[in-house]
Amino acid sequence: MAAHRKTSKPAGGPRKRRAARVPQVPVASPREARGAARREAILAAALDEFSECGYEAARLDDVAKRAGIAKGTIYLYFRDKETLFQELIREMLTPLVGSIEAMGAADLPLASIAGHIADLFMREVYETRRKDVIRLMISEGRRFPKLAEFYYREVLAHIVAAVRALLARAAARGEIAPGLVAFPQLIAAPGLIAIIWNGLFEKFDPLDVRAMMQTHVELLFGAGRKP
Amino acid sequence: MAAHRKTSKPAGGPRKRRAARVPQVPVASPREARGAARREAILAAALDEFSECGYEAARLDDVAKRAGIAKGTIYLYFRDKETLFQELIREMLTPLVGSIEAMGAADLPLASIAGHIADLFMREVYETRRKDVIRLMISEGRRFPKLAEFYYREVLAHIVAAVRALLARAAARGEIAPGLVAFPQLIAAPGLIAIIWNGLFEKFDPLDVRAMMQTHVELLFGAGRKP
Amino acid sequence: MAAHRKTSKPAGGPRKRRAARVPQVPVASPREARGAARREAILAAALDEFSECGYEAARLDDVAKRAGIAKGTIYLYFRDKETLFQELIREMLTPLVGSIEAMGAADLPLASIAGHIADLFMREVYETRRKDVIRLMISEGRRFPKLAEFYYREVLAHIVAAVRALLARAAARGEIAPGLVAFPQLIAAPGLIAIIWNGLFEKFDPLDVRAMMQTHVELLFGAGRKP
Amino acid sequence: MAAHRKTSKPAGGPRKRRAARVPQVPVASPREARGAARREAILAAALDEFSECGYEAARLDDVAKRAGIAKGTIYLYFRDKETLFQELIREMLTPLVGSIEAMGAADLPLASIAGHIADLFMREVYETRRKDVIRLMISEGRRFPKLAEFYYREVLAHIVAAVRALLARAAARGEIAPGLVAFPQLIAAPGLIAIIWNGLFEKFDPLDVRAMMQTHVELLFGAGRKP
DNA sequence: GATGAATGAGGGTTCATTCAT
DNA sequence: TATGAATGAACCCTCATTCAT
Repeated sequence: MAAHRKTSKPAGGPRKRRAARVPQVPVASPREARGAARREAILAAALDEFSECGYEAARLDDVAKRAGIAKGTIYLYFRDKETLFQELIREMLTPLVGSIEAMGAADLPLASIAGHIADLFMREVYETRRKDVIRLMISEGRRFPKLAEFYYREVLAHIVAAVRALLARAAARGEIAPGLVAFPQLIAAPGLIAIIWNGLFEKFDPLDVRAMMQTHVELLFGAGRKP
Repeated sequence: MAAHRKTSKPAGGPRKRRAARVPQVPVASPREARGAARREAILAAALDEFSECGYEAARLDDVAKRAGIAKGTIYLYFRDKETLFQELIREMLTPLVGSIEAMGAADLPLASIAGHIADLFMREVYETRRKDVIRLMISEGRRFPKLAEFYYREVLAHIVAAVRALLARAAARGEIAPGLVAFPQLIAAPGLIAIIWNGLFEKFDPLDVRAMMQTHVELLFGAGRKP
Repeated sequence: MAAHRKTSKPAGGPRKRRAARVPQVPVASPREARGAARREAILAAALDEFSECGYEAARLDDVAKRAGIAKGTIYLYFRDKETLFQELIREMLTPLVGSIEAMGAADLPLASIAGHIADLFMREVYETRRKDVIRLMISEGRRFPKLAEFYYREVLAHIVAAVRALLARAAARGEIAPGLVAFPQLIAAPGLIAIIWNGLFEKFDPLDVRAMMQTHVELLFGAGRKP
Repeated sequence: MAAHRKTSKPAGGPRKRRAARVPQVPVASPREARGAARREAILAAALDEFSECGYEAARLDDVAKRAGIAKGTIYLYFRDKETLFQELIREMLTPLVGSIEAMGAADLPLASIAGHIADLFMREVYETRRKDVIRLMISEGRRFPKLAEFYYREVLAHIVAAVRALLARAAARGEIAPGLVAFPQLIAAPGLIAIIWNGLFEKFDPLDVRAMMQTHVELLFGAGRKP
């Protein structure tokens, strides 16, 4: 999202003053802001390029071209190609965890939030560049064990735990089959399949993801079946 | 001239006496058999290498080393790297279709064959190199549109049609939610997720695939619910 | 954006003061000059290598070594080996046309300019690297039909036309045999034979090219005969 | 010529008898005849291939295909690619010398044999595969100094001597300019130019070789000029 | 002798990375 | 800080040559 403004101009603000050494996060000096914008532009360009070509086939030359900078500039912001790739994935997946965990904490009937989860997936992932990041993770993850481990520990483990807590409570209430608690992956599977299917076969046989997610939710609660 | 018969058959003569150990079906000359074995060795080595490194990062030099042959030999059997890759995928996925279609034709209660389908997936895919081929298809398919199209038309379309027919009959009998008929992908999703998950995270958090498939099947029929 | 002007001109301002040492004609930036010099170095090295080995046997690695650069640098200036070869020939033969055409336009007794033509050949071709380029054209032309066509249309056709015009006027004046007009190749033949002969046999039996050209010219006018 | 029957069958003759060890040249054993035929077939195929592609780009695989034999068979008759090339040129150019020397010995008015010489060139060279051999010699000779030396000593030197003798006598008789004696190359130049020109530019601007040779001969004697 | 599968050195080309400007 | 020319290791593919059959 925010990571995707291609040439985000430094937003008018405090330009003249040398920004008396604000140390941490907010409101950086113009210099730092410029650098941050560059960095974002490179990440955005890298996402485009990696998504289109895959990690190995992606050329840093083209990343630079997409970002409107020179090839050497990339190395001012990232140690090397691999670092660029890994930081790209890390930064785009990390913020997702928060919303999931929040949802996991809610102690409501599952039926009342299942739709929200599906909706969250659609809005925050499927209709977003994050979809491409997940695709990259799936495609290239095996060759970056460090990245896979990071992704598991920092992202997936949290999501799994949150979903599992949710499922456990729902099972306790008799809302779902208790077996499901052991496999939160079954909750997420259709979302991933949607990303993969449309990534490969959308041209021949596009998948209506929203409808499929809807069916999936209904399935989880036995809706539509004969009592 | 005479020196140019490409597949010189052994000229009718003494066939039976030699045939003490006819190996397989189509009566191959020792030369042809050798060639076929080489081809298989290369394909096996290629699958190892491609699985480990991905298409782009795979080095034909290493494929040759794995197959115990010289680099140039690969080119006696495959035009180039891409052809090797594509034929590898084609040949390993094509034979799968038959068993699926057979299963789709059966007019039995879904409950009685769902377990078979899960079992078929485990035995014919997950516990097989085909799992790796599917992983490759998922990872690299986007960059081989021809291959993706082949895979869709020759493999997936058949499977989807078979499963959909099965589901339609089951829905007509009230065995499953009718909405499911529109999305056979939901049937297959857990299998793919299993391949992906264990491919990436088995070391940290291995997934018990068989158990998950069992849970998935139960879920489809609402088993354990409706208390 | 701004980082991408490919040929950023120095923005009109103070031009004269800096121009204390304008090097050549078109006001090259030092960077451009460096690039042009590299290009020339590569072309020179390529001519050496191609002349010595022929097109196929020439190794770009050796071209680079001769030019004192890395192999990859060649590809910054030429798309590939073939392009390097063709541009080499094109650029060395094109400027030749002008002087020939000028000569063709002169309306003087042939006897008075024949010597000039022979002299032009010696100074502008035979005692020059152009001799090697012509040798390359002769040796490799058949396998580069595009190049042969270029050479014919852009170089030879002009030369042939110019010489033919010259011969036609001379024949009209009765200075030469009229049959010669149809075959300007007869004028040029000894020059080419000189290049070929000394290219192959100079070590065993060197040919005195200047003397031969002299004899050739005399022959054309029947000097020394008619006793 | 003789070297060019593609699959010269052993000509009916003495097949049954084991050819009681005829030692030298004529009527070899069927085995030897077969071998000789193979050899010729290879040479013919090699001439085709080398002419079309040049020495380096020629592939022995294609030579074998043209000759209708297996690749390995070539190595039964020739040590390696270079030997094949050199023997090809040697064997096709050697027999030419005889006729030239015979002509050089004749003590006739040059005018009466000049036409013969031109004719000999047309029939024995230009309308023959020998034209291609000469073209190969011109194109590739520089990279085979041994071959160039052989060609010079065994072929050219003889021809040059013969022609020079002819010219010397003609000059003594006042038939030609005496300067010509020093440069027999001037006699041969148009023939070579014809080979080169039509090899490169026949498609755009074909040269009427016979007519040019005729003009050349006339030129040598001042025919057609005003006295 | 004849075959053609197998070899492996070699060369063209690409591209991540560096560094002088 | 930014540039992009330069580098050179790496990799795909070819093809002369060998050798078991």
